[in-house]
Amino acid sequence: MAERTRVRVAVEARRIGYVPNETARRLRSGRSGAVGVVVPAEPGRFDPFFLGMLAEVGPRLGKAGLGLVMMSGRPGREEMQAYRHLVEGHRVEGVLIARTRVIDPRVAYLLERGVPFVAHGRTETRRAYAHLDLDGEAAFRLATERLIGFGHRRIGLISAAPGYMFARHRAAGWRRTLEETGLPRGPMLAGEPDEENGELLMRRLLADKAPPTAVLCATDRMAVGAITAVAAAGRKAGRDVSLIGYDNLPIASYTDPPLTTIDQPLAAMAARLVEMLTALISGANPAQFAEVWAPRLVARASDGPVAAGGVRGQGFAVREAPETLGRIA
Amino acid sequence: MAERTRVRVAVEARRIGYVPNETARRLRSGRSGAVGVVVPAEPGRFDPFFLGMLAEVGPRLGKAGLGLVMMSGRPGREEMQAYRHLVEGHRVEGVLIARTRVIDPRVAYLLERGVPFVAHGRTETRRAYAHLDLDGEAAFRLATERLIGFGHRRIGLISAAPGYMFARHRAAGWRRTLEETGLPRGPMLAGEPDEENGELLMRRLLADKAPPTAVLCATDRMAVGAITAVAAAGRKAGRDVSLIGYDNLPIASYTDPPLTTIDQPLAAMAARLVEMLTALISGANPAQFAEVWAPRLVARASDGPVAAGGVRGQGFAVREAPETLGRIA
DNA sequence: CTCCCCTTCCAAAACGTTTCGGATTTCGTC
DNA sequence: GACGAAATCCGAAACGTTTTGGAAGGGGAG
Repeated sequence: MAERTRVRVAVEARRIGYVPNETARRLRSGRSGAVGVVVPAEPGRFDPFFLGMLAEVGPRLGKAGLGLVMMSGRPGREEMQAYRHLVEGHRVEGVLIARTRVIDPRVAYLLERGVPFVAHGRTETRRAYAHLDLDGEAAFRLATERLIGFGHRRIGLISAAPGYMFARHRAAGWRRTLEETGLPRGPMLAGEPDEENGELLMRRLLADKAPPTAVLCATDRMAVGAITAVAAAGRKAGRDVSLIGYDNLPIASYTDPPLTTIDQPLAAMAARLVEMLTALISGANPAQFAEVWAPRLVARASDGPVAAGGVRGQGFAVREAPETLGRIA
Repeated sequence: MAERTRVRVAVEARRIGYVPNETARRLRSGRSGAVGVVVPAEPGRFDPFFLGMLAEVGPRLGKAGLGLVMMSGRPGREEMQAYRHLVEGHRVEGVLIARTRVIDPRVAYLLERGVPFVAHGRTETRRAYAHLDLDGEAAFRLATERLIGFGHRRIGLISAAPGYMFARHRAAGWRRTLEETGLPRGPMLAGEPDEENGELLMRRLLADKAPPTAVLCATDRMAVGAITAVAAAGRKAGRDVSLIGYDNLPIASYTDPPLTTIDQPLAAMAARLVEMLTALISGANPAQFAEVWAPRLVARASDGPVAAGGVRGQGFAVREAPETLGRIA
């Protein structure tokens, strides 16, 4: 087109205040200009990690000219309905999923429909799917090694529900490091990853005859609850019991003591997820996007050397939780 | 239409897997089927309260058949551009705003364009606009009276930036209650409402020759920081210094000590905001939606009677912060 | 049996873009 | 000055709904 005409049109457009109608251009071009996400919970029970991710992803999508359509639904039928609503109604061009599960029906569905999607976290499937994850196993290896280095010999785990892939990876890091070091596997309990369960499960671990001197928590939220439980028992986290979390939520700097944890570089991950998703929407092959990032441990004050007069070197019975562990391992 | 035909069509539609194209129906009906929100911050600096609100609102909009388009932009030019993008591109049928400011250009703009919108929080304008707010003044009256009842006579305030309407209301509740009780106005400092500033400002209050025995914090995030500052000073919140927050974030139950705070009934507020917004989109008059809800104080353990051997009854100089106070009052 | 009214159904227009093909203009060359 | 090719422009079709007006069909009353 001639530059002169282009300018002439642009000027006139601006004069009469013309703004293209997004809906019409979407109809014609066949693109909805939006990306969907289904929050896997009913309203009220929201997860700060998930939300933080959304808060990072949303604006970045905006810059790429894509909206973010948010729905919610409890895992299961409700959740799948939401996805069907989004993709079969052509409401979205791509989908973002997080908190992946070992067997994830969302991945199966999206793969089958051929919808571009990107997962934060991994899942078990033979087919290629775009994903980005922090290496949870390496992370909890790091954490376990650190605790062993502090002299801990009885290291427990507060894990998330075993259906979550992240719970499995993190538990594996803990378990394998103990095995390879020849240390007995400490006690392990699991539950939905929130503060309440963190407190509850820590309470149960502390009630044991020979409680662990250190405990890994699958998420910072659980660690926050665990700190509360330790305080309620009249002890002090970091001094009497070592605690390490995972996520590095903003709150982790403000617990008492500040929480040693695994950093999730939310901003960088969100940026990369958006990059992947836009590429997929433009037709890229999902198989080329499979990233597992190396973890970084943020040392604060919730862990440290075994307390003097502690259980170091003393014999003790290992408390197992085989019913849960079986499903995880 | 004949029932028989209706069924026949429905059956065939289902057989061939027909799903209406949302975009086409939007073009024809002239409605975008979405509501917009602009997060007033760059990515990375997100506010758990704002996000919690979004998490509650999003799914509820979904149930009303409306999507939620999220953008971001720092308050000022960037933010206004985002709003213009949303409304002038017909991307949204309504807008949600939160964290209202005393003079709020968003309200002015939306009012002028005649876009349906609902505000969480109030602002200063002559024109009617739909809003829903918790009564921050009443809330901090409640909190201040409670502290006075505990015997505190020197009550400080850690406030948010005075441009925020909520900061103004909360400060007014504190100030007026003290005035009406005949107590001197305690020290006050203000900053962006996050943990970091809570800690910083509390540190400054504690460094005073005669520090306050109780401090109101404009938000729970600030209170979390304040608790940390108190602990860092070798004292204990609830025993040596009383602290009260505002928001009742999930974390408030898990601080040490658990935080006494003002509850924001997020779920109920979100539900009502969505009701209002859908009504406005259907043509309702904004003037009829002006709600200020009565606050509820949640008593936990971060406040209590003045410590024995404390400052009760002793004379002291009042530490003012007139440069900030002036702008708030 | 015919006429009329009411129900039911169908076809066409419209929403505001993008895309595509043909028409027109421009320019260079002979 | 005329021709051809290329550049530029313009008009029409299409995206998949909703809406609307009129056609077709059915039933009741005269």
